[in-house]
Amino acid sequence: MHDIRTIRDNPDAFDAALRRRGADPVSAAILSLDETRRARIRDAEEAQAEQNRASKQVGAAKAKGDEAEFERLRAHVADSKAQLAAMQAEAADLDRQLRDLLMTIPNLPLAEVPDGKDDSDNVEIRRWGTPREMNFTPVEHFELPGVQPGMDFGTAAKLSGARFVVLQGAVARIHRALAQYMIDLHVDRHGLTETWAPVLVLPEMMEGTGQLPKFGEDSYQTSEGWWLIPTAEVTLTNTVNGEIVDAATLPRRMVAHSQCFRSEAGSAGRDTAGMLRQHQFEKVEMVSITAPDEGLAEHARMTGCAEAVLEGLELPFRTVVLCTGDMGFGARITHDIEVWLPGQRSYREISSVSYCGDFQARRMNARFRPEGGGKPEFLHTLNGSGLAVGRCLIAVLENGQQADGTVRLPAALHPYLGGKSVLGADGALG
RNA sequence: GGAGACGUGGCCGAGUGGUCGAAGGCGCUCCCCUGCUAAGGGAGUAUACCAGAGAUGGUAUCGAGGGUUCGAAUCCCUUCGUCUCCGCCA
Repeated sequence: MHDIRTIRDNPDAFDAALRRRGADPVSAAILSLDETRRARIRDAEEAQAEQNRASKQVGAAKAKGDEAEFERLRAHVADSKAQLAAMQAEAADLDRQLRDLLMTIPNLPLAEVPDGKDDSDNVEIRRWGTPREMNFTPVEHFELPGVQPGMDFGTAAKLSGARFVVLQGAVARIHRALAQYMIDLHVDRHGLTETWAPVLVLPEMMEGTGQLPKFGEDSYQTSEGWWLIPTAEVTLTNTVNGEIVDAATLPRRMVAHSQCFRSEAGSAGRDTAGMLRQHQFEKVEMVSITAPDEGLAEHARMTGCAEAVLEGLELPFRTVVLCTGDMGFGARITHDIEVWLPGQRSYREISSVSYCGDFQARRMNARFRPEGGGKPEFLHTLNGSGLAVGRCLIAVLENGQQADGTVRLPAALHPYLGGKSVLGADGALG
């Protein structure tokens, strides 16, 4: 959410920044609403102040035992009650309207974010590793002979419908090993705090990180009102919701391995084969809560943490800066990491690392007390996948495939696989 | 799920209808005193919004929401959370 004051101070710059994202200008509507809102608040508060003064006089008369005066004043104040209530209701309604409007406006891109319309305008900033030469035609993960026994879309469809998968045997174990490897890497080498949190959250938490109110159709809500998190960003970031944290505890770096749930509304027909795009998947998610001046450096660090996962797994990748038109709602700048998928002969997104500035913190009312006291300030928040586990499984399987149908597994995973290093064509680890 | 108790400022803890944003203590900040890492004295110490250049003033907030009342931290209702006992359970 944006600070109404920055919009007041420089509405043109605000609209110009929105235009870069392809969004319509809104400052005129906001300022007009803000103006009437403030006028009505002023009216209501003045009326309330008058009412409070009058009430004290009533109390004073009562204390003096002047019953006639007491009764006269009491009746007088009682008369103006309804009018006061109406003024207050109007002010509250305008206040709510402004907040509702502000809650639907996306974050503004940083100056260094490239302008663009869609993912074709993203800018590559780094490339690591070289796709392996294969003297055969690589296949997609679900076509591998060793994978087919352990990746069962038919049974999943029976259980749950389309876009689900059942994993069994070696494939299930590799999937689990990947998550373990990632968590250990982030905890032991990167110093993040391992965290386990609910996957069901209250609607306010989804508002805090920006999934609501605009993108409710992308997630699932239970009949009891809870939302299923589309990413652990929601829970990790909202740990500071409503808090004033001690500056000495910053930066707070967290990592969680969680189930994620996405309705994939609007993705009909996209990536329907294999387990690239599922309604339920696992992700290892990183979140950092920082002071304002640490945010950008933390963004670089977090991107490095995500890249380290792929380097450790010997998977070629490239890192891009998303252009203004491809960025998510809450981001000021986003790095996407795309892993090489030989079966698709293309780089596909496996991580997205975003710096949100104080955008989410304002929605959450999450602040910190500066060192040495002073007024609380809004925190800055960052989130990044580290990484999407299912997609990483795909990448490991496709990049390790060999002519005989077996899959060589990266050394980093061996300790998590009982020392085994190959997925055989028969679906067994060897 | 049933019964009961409780929810006050950074913390502890008073306060059961009026001048209470809220005693007192602790903690913290500043000043004074003090020749030694102590003690003492004084002042200050919530958040948001509105108005104002500022000083400052106004409004709201005693888990949350609603109600009664001229007036509520104090009364009523609802709700959330915590604790205790019982039941159930991965």
